[in-house]
Amino acid sequence: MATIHDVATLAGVSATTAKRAIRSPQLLAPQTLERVQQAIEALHYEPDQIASALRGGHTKTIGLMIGDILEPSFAMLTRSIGQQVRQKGYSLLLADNEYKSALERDMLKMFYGNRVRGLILRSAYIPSNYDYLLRLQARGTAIVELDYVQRGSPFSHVMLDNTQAAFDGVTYLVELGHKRIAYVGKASSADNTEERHEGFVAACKHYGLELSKQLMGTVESYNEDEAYTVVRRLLELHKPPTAIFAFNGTCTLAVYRAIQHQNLHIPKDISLLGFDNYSWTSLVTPPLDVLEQPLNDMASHAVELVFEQMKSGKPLARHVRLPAKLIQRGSCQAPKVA
Amino acid sequence: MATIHDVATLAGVSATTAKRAIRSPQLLAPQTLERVQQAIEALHYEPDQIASALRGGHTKTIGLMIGDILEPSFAMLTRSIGQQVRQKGYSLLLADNEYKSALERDMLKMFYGNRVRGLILRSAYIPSNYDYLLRLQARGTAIVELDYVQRGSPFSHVMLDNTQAAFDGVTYLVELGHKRIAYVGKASSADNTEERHEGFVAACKHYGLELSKQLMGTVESYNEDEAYTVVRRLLELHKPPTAIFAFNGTCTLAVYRAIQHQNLHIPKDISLLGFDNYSWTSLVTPPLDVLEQPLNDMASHAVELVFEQMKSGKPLARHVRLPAKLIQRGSCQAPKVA
DNA sequence: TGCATATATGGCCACGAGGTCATTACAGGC
DNA sequence: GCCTGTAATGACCTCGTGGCCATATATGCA
Repeated sequence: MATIHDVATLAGVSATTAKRAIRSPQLLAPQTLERVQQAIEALHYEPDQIASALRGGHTKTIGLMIGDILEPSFAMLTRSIGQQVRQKGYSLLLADNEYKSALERDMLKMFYGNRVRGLILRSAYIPSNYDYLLRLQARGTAIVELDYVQRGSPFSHVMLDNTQAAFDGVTYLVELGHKRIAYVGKASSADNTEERHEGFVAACKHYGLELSKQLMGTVESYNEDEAYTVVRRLLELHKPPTAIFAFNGTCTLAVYRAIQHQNLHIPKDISLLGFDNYSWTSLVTPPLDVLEQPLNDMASHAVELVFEQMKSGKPLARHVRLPAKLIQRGSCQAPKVA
Repeated sequence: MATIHDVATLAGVSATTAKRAIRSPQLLAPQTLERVQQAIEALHYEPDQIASALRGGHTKTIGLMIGDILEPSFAMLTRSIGQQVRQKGYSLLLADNEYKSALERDMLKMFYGNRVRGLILRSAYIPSNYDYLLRLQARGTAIVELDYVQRGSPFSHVMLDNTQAAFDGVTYLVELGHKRIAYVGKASSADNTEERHEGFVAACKHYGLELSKQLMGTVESYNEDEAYTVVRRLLELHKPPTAIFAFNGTCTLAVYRAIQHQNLHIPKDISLLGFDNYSWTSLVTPPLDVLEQPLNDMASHAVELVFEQMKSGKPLARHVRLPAKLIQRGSCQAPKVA
């Protein structure tokens, strides 16, 4: 663990001179510079980021908080963010909140203790610890929320245009001829904005579709079992839907499984449109139509936004919305005439 | 950004006393302790890990280097390691090497600069930067290799018992009645130990099976396209294999796709046994038989081993081997009589 | 009362890099 | 030969915490 002092001693100069070989080499006499560089080489000197961070007030580290790295979309975001952050010479400190608010707070404390320079949150689904985040921001940490925000979030965010995406999904199904379209996913309520649900409802009204309670496959949380139960109910209706629109990857999987177990055929008996272009969706029979999130773009925007705030030193409240992409593979077709 | 001095000032004591409220409260008079604790509370004081790390010589951070977080097995390991590391009060610094040796070296420098206390590597597939790792170890960093090691690695490692797992896979197929078994995966050579290949070969010899060149679906690297080409060749043989054993998740996918495109039926026409219990393997038709790696156990052992070395201060060279688990779902059956 | 001991608290330095200010040496101009 | 300016180098302080040693007051015991 060579320090700059070791380098200085070996080169026969003072520590200050040795440091200048790194920071402002033009100030040094050529042969001095040479000697110091050789010493750095010989000792494999690597500046201590920790000491530098202490002096400078912050590390060259960006914190990333996600729900669970096992979710493919989180993994994708993590990879993309990690690559870009490292390209800018920063490191990535990773934490899962495991969808628990208390754990999230611990992780935020950890980020705070580690003096991260910026923070990207894909926290979602849980009551956010905004009070803590605001303190972090006041301390100079650049904060960006990604993919999900709570109503009234004071931070910058980068998200899918969920409302539009859901609207487009319904449009796609309507144009194929569907009139009885069900959804499976979370619904909006007074204190909870679920944008995909809002887009779905708006589209149904726009196209004059039936919006009966029966066709609403509302789930409380995005776990597969609950979604599965809800789908079974939908399929056993007297007049079942001709198409199901699943609001995220987990729901899409649950819907697929439920339809299989019911021995129904996609898309002959029922059409399925999902969210999230997970790899399995192209492997199953038939491969599924999905609305894909532009995860790489989202990651890029988030990283840019964090660094912009870091540079300017001021928190921003910029809101970026990106469009989803419809991927057609054949799981949606015109409904059979009843 | 309150420091301990701010706390001390507010509580009307010296900095030393304030620190003792945290580290050795039994030394303080009860009412002094109380006052300091209130000040900590009021100022939301959080110790600066950076300063602490500078003083102590190392951070409370573990580095994790993987190939690509998008690989489900990496994601699984990352989650499991992350949880356990955090439980022990440490944080996780994450880096992908993207299967590039030069990038891996940069990442190692980053870990070094950030003074990580321990390092878990699932570096695999690329020439390892052992010289650099040895320097890190000499500096006091606890190092553990995970899931893959190069011949003669001087570090501790935690791995699947690959040889035995491959042997068991062949045994399973032999007991179903298969005699013409092909593999798809990397092969061993003079300077390259591929344990799964070695186990496969050993088992074939043990059961007196044909070991012709034709049935060896050797690939140079684990990418889907190459594996796909290799499988097509296997299927077009005059006497094609009755079972294919794929040596990792990517190969398993390639084999599945190639068989589908050839309009062959699993398991009626051909049996398929894969490695890695990826989620899609249970979703396809038919769901696949796979050898599952005990990823959570591997993560636990790796974390334990890192912390043991951190505690003892001495590098160990302990080698842990864990068994694979055969998951039967129906993609392997007795071969049809020709 | 005097001295040893325990209790409670504070002063100060080190960790390693970053930056400011100070010092030395040597050149050019008169 | 003296003064000034600049090039080259070094001394020293800072960041916040951790740990060692010192100091001050109270307690116990002969």
